[in-house]
Parts: sequence; structure tokens; C-alpha cells
Amino acid sequence: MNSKTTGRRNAEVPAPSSAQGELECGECEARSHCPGAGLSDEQLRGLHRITQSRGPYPPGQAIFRIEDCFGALFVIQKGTVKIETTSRDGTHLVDGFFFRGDMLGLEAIGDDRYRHDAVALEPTWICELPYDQLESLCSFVPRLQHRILLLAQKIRHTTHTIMHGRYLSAEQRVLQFLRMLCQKQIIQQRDNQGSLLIPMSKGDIASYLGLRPESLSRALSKLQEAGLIRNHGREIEFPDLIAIRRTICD
Amino acid sequence: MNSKTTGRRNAEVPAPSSAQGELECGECEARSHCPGAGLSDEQLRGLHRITQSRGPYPPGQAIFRIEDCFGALFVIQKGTVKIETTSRDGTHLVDGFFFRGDMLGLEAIGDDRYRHDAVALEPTWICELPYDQLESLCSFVPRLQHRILLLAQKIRHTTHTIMHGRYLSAEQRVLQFLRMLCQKQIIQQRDNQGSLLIPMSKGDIASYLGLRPESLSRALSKLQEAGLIRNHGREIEFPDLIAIRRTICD
DNA sequence: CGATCAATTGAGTGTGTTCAATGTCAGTGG
DNA sequence: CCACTGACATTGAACACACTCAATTGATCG
Repeated sequence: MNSKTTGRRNAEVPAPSSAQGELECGECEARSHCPGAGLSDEQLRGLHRITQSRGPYPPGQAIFRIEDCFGALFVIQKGTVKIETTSRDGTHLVDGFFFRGDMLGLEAIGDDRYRHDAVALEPTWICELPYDQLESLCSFVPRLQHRILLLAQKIRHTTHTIMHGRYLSAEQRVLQFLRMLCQKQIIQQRDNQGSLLIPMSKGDIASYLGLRPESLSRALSKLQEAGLIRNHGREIEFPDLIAIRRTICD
Repeated sequence: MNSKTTGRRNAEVPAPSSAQGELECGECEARSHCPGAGLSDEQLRGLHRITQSRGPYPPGQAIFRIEDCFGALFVIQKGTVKIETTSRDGTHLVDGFFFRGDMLGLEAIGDDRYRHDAVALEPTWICELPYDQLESLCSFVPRLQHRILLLAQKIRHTTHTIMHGRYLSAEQRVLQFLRMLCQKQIIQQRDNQGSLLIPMSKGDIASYLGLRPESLSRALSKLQEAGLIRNHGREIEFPDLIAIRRTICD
């Protein structure tokens, strides 16, 4: 929270298109994860010339939609985004969540259209990188190219998680998801306890984990009975982080 | 495990490098899918300089193993390869199959080690592309770089298949898998019929589809009862390809 | 306050799993 | 040639877990 509103979360968001809402690099929370991190000043200027900061996107607003022409990658400066597809029967299927510092749109590389809807889950600021210019720039900045290719890691990690998740029970999947949030530093830790304000709905989580909302709810209830978590709406508390880590890795 | 000093493949068994076994580009069955396809003669020479053809790998032999140092990508010239991981309890989990023309090792980009075992399923010839040289070459050949990035498509497609496969029944997954084989042109079609000699074991298929071998067997039996396939060991016949296509897309 | 949607809880069902037995086939050696 | 072996594949029966359908509660907003 870099604004003057201390501690308080702004429930109401100002108009989405206000020109003064954009974030400068200096106030971007994703600096350490930025493709530009570590580049020379001159290289950074080249990157900076092609980027465009946008935001805030209010919850529910799309950053891009399926079938939109693919033209850019996006770095999330602040906020959370889900990507989802819609089946023929209208069912939404959540394919992933993206947090501060994550790069969005990689899934569309090699295609001329995006293949997901990308929807902000909370007030979200992004930085747009036109892809063709980025790819051209890569030729002159090998380090940048390398960085982009590194992002294959993210996709690989997702695949791995999904494939192995198929063999886990509902409760194990939930714990795995919670640990993912821990690693994303979304969790606020202190001592051995932690708490978390999840930006996505339980339904989104269930879809992402390949469960029905009812099954997720039951899994959360069981974990609560076991004393591993405390489940209060969008706030989830972790009375014993070590126990969770132990439970996942057993 | 293995102390490697040169760029050579490890393995107790020396890489099948008998000079007479390797495939020339002229006799490679993957020409149309090769990263070099469509490049200028000069560019092609640059690519050719850094590649090394190897083979045949007999069934069961590893092309690379998990924890081997990542150093190269591989194009399959001829044959079939599975990639798999091994859980702590010793269970094998098949993460993917790769056929003629497919590129192997992309999953390891951005890592310093391979994250799978890659095992030949039938006599297999490959073409090795040292990754660091390939990446350097990309800077001078934008078209090549673009081609590499395109390969993100493959990974994306895999993810999509897996995620949506979670919501399919065992029989639907099997049919989806069979259609994948059709698209890979592994199937021998004539008229409305087709037959297929699967290079992988049923157990591998089951693992890949997230099923138990028993469940796969039952699904195949049901599909046979329905008249959609004929299941004779490693040979699978398709009496009515159109019906299969219709069944999958319903 | 009622309306609406998300989340939870309950009861019953179904699909894939587990465990176990049998069947098939290739390789081996008597 | 046949019995033996081991890996793979198939089939059966009982079970477990997540799903489906349905009702209830809770939260948010007009």
C-alpha cells in the first residue's frame, strides 16, 4: 500500500481510465521481477520507450479477452489477475492466477490471438510491453532475450503442478495452493503464524484446483477441524505454518 | 551420480554414436518441422554447424536423465520418446510423449538441469542442438528466435489439454489421446478406417492420462463394446474414424 | 427490508480406485 | 517341444472420494 491510505483497503475504486492512475517505475511493486531489472541504463531506456503503464483496473474488468488480437505482454505492477476460458456450455474454467511481478500473456506467444480472458481480481496496475517491439529489442539485448526464455519456467511449473495435482486429494490440493500463495509472498507471515486475504473467490480457487465449490468448502472445513487453518470468508489464518509445511511434504 | 566433463551425454551406456547409425538431414523424417526449415542457405549452415545427429537409441535407453545438466535441445528425427518423473515412493509419472519432429528439452529452458527422464520407446534418432549456441544464433537470425518462441505453443497446448482433461471421463480421455495420435500422423489412415501400432505401453498411456492401468483397460473395453475401436495388444484399429471424431466433439 | 449471489452443509449417487485373480505373450532353459 | 518365468494386460468385486442435487446460512447491495 503505497498510497496515503494507511492500512485501510480502498473498497471503492476511482474511475478506471483516469490518466493520473498509472504507476511510475519508481512506485512499481514489481521492480525486482521486471524484465528490465539489471539492464544497463541505455538498454533500460530502450525497454522503457516501448512500455506503457496502465491502471487501475477495477475488480472484474478485463485486461484482455479471448479472441482479442495478441499484441503485448503485461507485467503486473500491483494487484491480482485470473485467466480463464469459457466452455461451450458457458462454464468458466480458471487456468491460472497472476500476482505482482508476474508476466501475463506468455500463453499467447506464437498465436495471433489471446486464448484466455484476463480479469483483474482487485484494483490492478499493469505495464504493457508490445510484443513485436520486445522481440526486436531482444535481438540487441541478449540478456533480455534470455530473460524472456526463462519465463518458460513459469509455464513448466504450472504444468508440473497440474499433472501431479491430479493424484492429490482435495485437501492436499488446497494445501498445495495455499503454499503457492505463501511462496508468492501474498501471505503475511509473523513468527509461526500467518494470515491471508485471498483476492479470488472460492469458486475461482475450486475451478483452478479442478474441484467443485462444494468439495473445496468441505476440504477447507476438514482442514479447519484439523486445526491447520482458520477459514473466515476471504480471510484465511494459519495458526501453525510449520505444521502446514510438514503436512504438504509428508 | 555422473561426472561429466565434456558436452557429451552421460549414461553408463555411451550415447549411440556409431558413425553409421546417425541420420543425415537428407534422410531425416522431421525436415518439415525442423527449426532450420525455411532459413537461408547461410543461416542453415550456421545452424548445421552447431547440431549433432545421434542414434539409434534402443527402446528403454535414456536420451537424458533427470538432474543431468541442461545443455541442449533435441529434435526427434525418427522414433518416439516419453518424458517421465519419479515420485519419492518410486512411482513413475509420464508427463508427455514426443514424436517425429517434436522438440525435446524445452521444459528445461531456464533451468540448469533437466527435470525429466527422456526415454526412447522405439529405435529413435535425434538431432542435438546445444542450447547456448542456439540462443546466441537466435540474436543473428530473428526468424529462428521467433521459431523458438513459437514452441511455447506446444507447452501451452499441453497445459490446456491437461487442465480440461480433468473434467473428462476415462473414455473421453482415451479418445482424446487417440485423436492426438491421429493428428501426430502416427495413425495410418485409409478411407474411413485406420490402425495404429502404439509405441508406448498401456501403463504409460494410463499414467499420462491420469488413470490407473485397470481403468484404462476398462475404458478401452467399453470403447470396443461400443464398436469405436478394436483393441489387440499394441495394435488398435479404428473401424470408423468419422464416428470417433463425432464422439470426441459432441 | 427483500433480492441476489457466494459459501456452507447434508444426503445420496457414481466413477475411478484398490485389491486380487486370471489371462496373454515373449523369452529362457530343461 | 513344453514347462517355467516375469512383465503386461484384462476382468471382477468392494470401497472411497468427489460429484450432484437440494436446502440453509451469510454477506453485500440497492
